[in-house]
This record gives sequence, structure tokens and C-alpha cells, in this order.
Amino acid sequence: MDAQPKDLPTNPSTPTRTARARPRGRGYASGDARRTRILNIALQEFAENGYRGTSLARIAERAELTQAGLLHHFRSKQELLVAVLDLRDRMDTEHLDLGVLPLGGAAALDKLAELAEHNRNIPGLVQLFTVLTGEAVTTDHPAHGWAQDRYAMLRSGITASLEAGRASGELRADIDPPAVAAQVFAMMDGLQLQWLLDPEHVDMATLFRDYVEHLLRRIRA
Amino acid sequence: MDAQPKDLPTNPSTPTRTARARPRGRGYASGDARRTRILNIALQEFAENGYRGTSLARIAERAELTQAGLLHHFRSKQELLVAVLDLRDRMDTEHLDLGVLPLGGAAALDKLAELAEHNRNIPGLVQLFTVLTGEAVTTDHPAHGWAQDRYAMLRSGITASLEAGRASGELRADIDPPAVAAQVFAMMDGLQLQWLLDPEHVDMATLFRDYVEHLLRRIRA
DNA sequence: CACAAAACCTATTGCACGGTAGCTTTGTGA
DNA sequence: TCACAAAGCTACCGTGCAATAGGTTTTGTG
Repeated sequence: MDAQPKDLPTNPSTPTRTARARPRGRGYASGDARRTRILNIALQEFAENGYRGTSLARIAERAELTQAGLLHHFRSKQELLVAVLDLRDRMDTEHLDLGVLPLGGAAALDKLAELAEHNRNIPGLVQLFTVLTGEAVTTDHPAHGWAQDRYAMLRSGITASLEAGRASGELRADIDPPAVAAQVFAMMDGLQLQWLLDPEHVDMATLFRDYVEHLLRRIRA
Repeated sequence: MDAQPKDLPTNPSTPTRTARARPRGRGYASGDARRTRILNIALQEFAENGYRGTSLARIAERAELTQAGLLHHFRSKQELLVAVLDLRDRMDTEHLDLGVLPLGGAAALDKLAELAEHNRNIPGLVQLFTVLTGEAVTTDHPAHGWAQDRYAMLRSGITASLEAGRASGELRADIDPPAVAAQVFAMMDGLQLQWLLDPEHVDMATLFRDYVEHLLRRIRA
């Protein structure tokens, strides 16, 4: 039924310990494997039922250990959520080096269109962000701060790219980078939402690509 | 803290009974008042905590009756949610006659920009839709069908307007009404989300108006 | 005024939840 | 090989939840 974000790289080459209080470089191979396993299952469950709709017991069951055993690795439900979000953030910013190297505006927007196309193949992940971000609008939600920071980062990344493009003369001088940045992500998220609800009738990747092309036509020098 | 959608019109002129099994036109005035009271409180709670995060007990407490008393008016939590959504749908389609009278494309889009400006004053309601729609992406959510239908309706409304505008020669002949419709609501929702998370930095009304203006410049004949 | 229905209550059921305490097992480095 | 920490277990606690059962009070109408 759902897109299985299967086989996260277990990163067997890097013996980097999960940052713990313990300074020693000991480490259990099976422990790390379990942790990644749990994280992936938790991700799917959070995506499917939201934070509040997900139970630790169910995650534990699917990971083939007891709920108490799960809480040995993640001391609370909230800690587990944060771990999932961190994991995704790290993987995404790796995969999409957006923000790291400030591409020219046009290239950055094109990259986003590519991302939308890629996202067609991983509805489960798209749903994770859509569901959690919606929930996190609530001020007391454990992921509220995360959602705020995430959008701030995304916007500032594209804003920087647009400003670079403007400086290099690639883009018009009279554009408003922060405004465009907010609009671009708004379009992306909104289309994702409609796509998740009705994949047959809403082709988000194409619609987003279409938006970006018209946008570029407008802001290009 | 939150926008209070105060004093729904009790509709005292219309003696129309809430459709019940009972055909008799008896009715308790206090009963209807209670019901609207409950609906408004439930709306706020659902907006604040989502469906899964809201408890009947809390709603009941705020409405000054017991949880069992609440369930006398709405036989289940799900029934209460549906009632809230129905209420909002009715009120919105009244206030914004969008879809009823197919305005020319430009006028319809302008009306939407006005709606975005109006929404600035009712963050609580905006949050209701944002939170619930996010939750409802999940297939087994009680509001899943509602969300699907809602977007289908919204899109088809604007699509019709755009087609009318195209037919009358107001808009270009080569536009793609369903695509534009999806994009317009995507932009609106996406901006609402960012605005709810960070009202200081994202001015959704202005950003949406800006989008609509550029869009019109592009699709106008 | 009687009576029937609506409004509302108390009490309770049964379940699911997150989290803690404290034990046993397992793997590994010295 | 042995000590020790990680891994994982059973058992349990307290709470909160939606919903039901069955009663009492309120209210409008004939």
C-alpha cells in the first residue's frame, strides 16, 4: 500500500558512534542496526498516523521487540520523533545539497522541480512531512520548533540562491527573493497535499515544474 | 491567544429542525443553543489539537456539561467532527458564493485574494482546516473523504470560472484551467501553513495577492 | 395539569497509552 | 575468561480515553 523507504544506508563503513554520554568507542553492531530499524519503522508509522496517532507498542511490535525494549533505545516517544526528524533532515540535506552550495537562482529552482519529480516515488516520506507539519502547527506540539526552523532554513536557502542569481545578473534586479522563496515552498507543499489526497487527479511534479517554468520566465533577466 | 470564532448565527428565524429521526416539530430552544455552543468549542479544540489530540471530556468541560451529556447531542466523537466540518462548509459557501455563481476567471481569483486577506483575522479557522487536512491525508482518518471531496469541489469551482473566462475571451485560450485551479489552492494552503508557523515572517495575504496578480498577467488575453 | 420527550446526570466499563522498576541475557574488550 | 555495559525482557502503574447503562430533572405542548 505504502512506499517503503527501504534500506537506509546502515553506514557500516563509518564507525561513528551515535553521540552518547558515553565517550568510549565501544559499540554494539546489533544495537545500531536495531536503532536504524526502529527509526525506519517509526518513520512509516508517524507518516501513516501522525505523532499523536502512533503508539510505541505498535512500532515495537513491528520491530520485533517489546515496548520496554524500544524505550531502552529511545527514552521517550518524543525523543524517538526527534530522532526520526533528524535522520530525515540529514539524509535530505545530503541528497539535495541545497543551501550548502548556493546555486544560481535558476539552477536551484530547477533542482526543486527535480526534487518534486523524485518525490513521486516516495509518497511515504512526503506524507511524513505533510502530516507532521500539519500537526506541528499547534504550538505545544513536540515538532513545532522543528517545523518552524525547517521552513526558515528552506526559505533562507532559496533566498540566498535567488540573491546570488540577481547579483550575477542572471535574474532581474527587481525581484523579491524572500517572497519568491516562500511562494515556491508554498506551491510545493500545497501540491503535495492535494497529490496525497488524490494522486489520480493531481500530478504534483508536473504542476510544480509548470509553476517553476512560468516563474523563471518572469524573473529571468 | 487564539482567534475566537464567536457567535455563530443561531439562525433564530428559521425554525428548521435539526434533521432527526423524530418528525415532530417540537424542539428545545436550549437544545439547539447547546448544540451550537458545543460545535464552536469543538471547532476550537479540533483546530488547536487536531482530531486525535482532542478529547470529548475537554470539550464537554468547556461547554459546561458532562462528557455523557455531550454524547447525548452527538453520539460519537466522529459524528461531532463531521458536524463541525459540515457547519464550516455551509458557512463558508454562504459567505463566499464561489462556485455557485461562476464568476469570470479574473473576478474569481480576485475573490480568493480577498478571502486570503479576510483569513488574516481568523487564524483559528485557518488552523482548523490546516491541521485537519494534514491529519486527514491518512486513509483511515474520519475526515479523509471530506478532505478529498472538499478539494475536488474547490478545484472544480475555480476550474469552471476559468473556463467561463476563457470562453468569454477574458482569458487566453491556451490556459489549462484544472492545472491553474490546483496551483491556486496549493499556493493558498502552502502560504497558510507557513503563516501559521511564522506569522511574523510570512505575510500570506500579500504573498497570495502577489501570486494572483502575476498569474493574471500571464493568463489574461 | 399530565405526560412524553428532550436534556443531562452518575457510575462504570474496557481498553490503550506512555513510562518506570528491576531483572536476565548477550556480546565484547581487557 | 571474566567483568561490565548494552540489550532486552516481564510486570506493573497511573492515566486518559470513548462509549454505554440506566437513572433523574427539565420543558414544552395538548
